[in-house]
Amino acid sequence: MRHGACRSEIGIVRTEFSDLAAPAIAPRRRPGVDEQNEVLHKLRHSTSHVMAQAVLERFPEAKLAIGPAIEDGFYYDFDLPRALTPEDLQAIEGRMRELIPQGQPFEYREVSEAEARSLFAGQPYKLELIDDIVKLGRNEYGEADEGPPTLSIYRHGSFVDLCRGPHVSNTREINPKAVKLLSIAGAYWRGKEDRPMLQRIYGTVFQTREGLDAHLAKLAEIDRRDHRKLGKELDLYSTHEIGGAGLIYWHPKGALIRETIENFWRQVHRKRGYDIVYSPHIGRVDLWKISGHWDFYRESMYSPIDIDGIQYLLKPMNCPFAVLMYKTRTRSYRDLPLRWGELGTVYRYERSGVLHGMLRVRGFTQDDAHIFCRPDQLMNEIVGVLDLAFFMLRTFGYEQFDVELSVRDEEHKGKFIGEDSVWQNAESALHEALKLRNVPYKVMPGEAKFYGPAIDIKMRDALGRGWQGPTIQVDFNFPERFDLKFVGEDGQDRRPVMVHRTVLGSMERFVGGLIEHYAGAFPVWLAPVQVKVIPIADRHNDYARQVLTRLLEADIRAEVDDTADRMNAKVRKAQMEKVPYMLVMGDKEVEAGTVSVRLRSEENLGPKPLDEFISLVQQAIAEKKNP
RNA sequence: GCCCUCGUAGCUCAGUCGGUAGAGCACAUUCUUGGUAAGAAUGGGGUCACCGGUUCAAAUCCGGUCGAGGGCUCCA
Repeated sequence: MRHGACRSEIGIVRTEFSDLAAPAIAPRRRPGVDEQNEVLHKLRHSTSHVMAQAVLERFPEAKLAIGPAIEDGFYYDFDLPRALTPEDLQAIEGRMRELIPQGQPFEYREVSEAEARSLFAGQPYKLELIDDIVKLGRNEYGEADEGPPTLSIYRHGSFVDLCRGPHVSNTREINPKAVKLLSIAGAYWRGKEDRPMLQRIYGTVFQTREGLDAHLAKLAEIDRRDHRKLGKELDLYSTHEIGGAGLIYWHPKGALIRETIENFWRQVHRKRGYDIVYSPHIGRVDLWKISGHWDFYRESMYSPIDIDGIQYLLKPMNCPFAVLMYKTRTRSYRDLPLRWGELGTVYRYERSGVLHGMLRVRGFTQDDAHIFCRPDQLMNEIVGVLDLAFFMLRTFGYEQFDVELSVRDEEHKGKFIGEDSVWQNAESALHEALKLRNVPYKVMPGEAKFYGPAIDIKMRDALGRGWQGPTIQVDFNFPERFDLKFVGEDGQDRRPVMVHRTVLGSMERFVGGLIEHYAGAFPVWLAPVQVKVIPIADRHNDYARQVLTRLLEADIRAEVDDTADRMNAKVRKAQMEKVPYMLVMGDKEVEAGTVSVRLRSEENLGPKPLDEFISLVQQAIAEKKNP
């Protein structure tokens, strides 16, 4: 008999326990798994058991940890005598295809603690889980469960696992052709760094081969859109070993995209009552001591720089500088709100293993802003930021959002700074703002920052993936620490409220996300090269340059390809550069004074007068649309 | 930071059993002046990431460092 333990379903007590009646329990880090599709969830969970069975056959001494279904698949964690190889993965997958048709029924049974301990005597991780279930009445997430603890096992064939289920009734319900093991990865036992490092096998299964193929096609599409790959191919950015990890070099074309975004950002902010400021990149350590970063954020900050015996820190955040500017004069209630936007470049220490292209870096430019306002203005300010945020994101083609409101936890008030009344005011301001704009949102109790409640917006990209977007944080801490004041109507000093917010997040992460969202085919207004002018033969080069001049005069970003390549090759190159418009010109066009328009979509619009083409492009730019 | 994998020409990659390197693309030159996704020939280009070790001999084996990738943990 072989033993294992699976993660998500262990020993949870329900009175009438059966697979069908079993409540849907989503693993914490990947929510929404089985809410929509319990069938797939059961299938995946069951397949993870079959995988564990195959692993145990290959490594009888394996220690099993947990093996839940997750979004898009499943995994199982093992403690093995040696590192797994891709060959192991193949062999395990092959063995699974043999085990599945054996038609082994899944059998559920509740067991006593003593029986559980003897069944899993050689399985330390399992025993630890039993301990927690029995002694603490907690599941594997450390969450308390209702009712008396119950231990349950699932058996199929030679494999027994400590498990709450649910499972399919028989392995035959799994389609062996729709099973695929995907990758091997390291994972800490229970996700804790001080616990042993286990080997995790990720896999997936669908009801049909077609379902699996569609999923694999999506994975290939994700790969195709990878911003690191496209960033190199499109010559947008680079990183350099000799330059240091996690630092982005923006090449001319990437810089042009960024510049376009930043110009748009400034324009939008000014229209909405923001002023734009700049602040230094370093500041004395004393500043960071007052702000609290020295105590609470030190692990993300770089070592001090000594200047004439005084210690300075590279800034990980822009906010203390905004505060200093606020304090340069006495502020009246009439001056508020002050909205100060800043494209501020910050540097944060990130552990080497988490760095990832443009998405996770050590130096980045936030599209930051700090709003200083009266408590009674807070709601309006939040509404203003929400409107701004959604307007910006929709402009960049994001249409779907998930909004979270992080508030204080009533039971742990001690963790949060500030008066009850101030918190209540702030939290209700955020609720009201979201309601006023009919934004659906999820309340996250206890997830507030220690200095105030926050709204986080995630946007979904073209592939439905979620990206961290705008964040709006109310702050009572800074005004306190820096003793910020404004003079009220009655002449008394009052405490302003501060709002920290970003809309795009950081230029690095946002552009990295945009590359993947658009698969490198940027809408015309963002495309680094908007028009490629393609003369067919050398004798058309002069005409091509005349056309180029006209385009440049019309503020259109254009290039002439006057290389010795054939026209076909020039078209191909422009296609691969994902240039929205190609203008092909030969004898006919020179004669007629026209340009032949080919779109990136491969649509051929045929010859057009140049003026007509220019207004076409200008319109596409103005509307921020694709051709 | 931790586990696993990887680092060969500007890019994408071959390189068997240890015997001091190859292709395609790109680039340069020449020929070709071609109507909507690759015209042809010739040529230049590598301290095989870096440091050290084993060996008569290291791209290849071993150790370390740096960097990258898949994860864990953490975040804009």
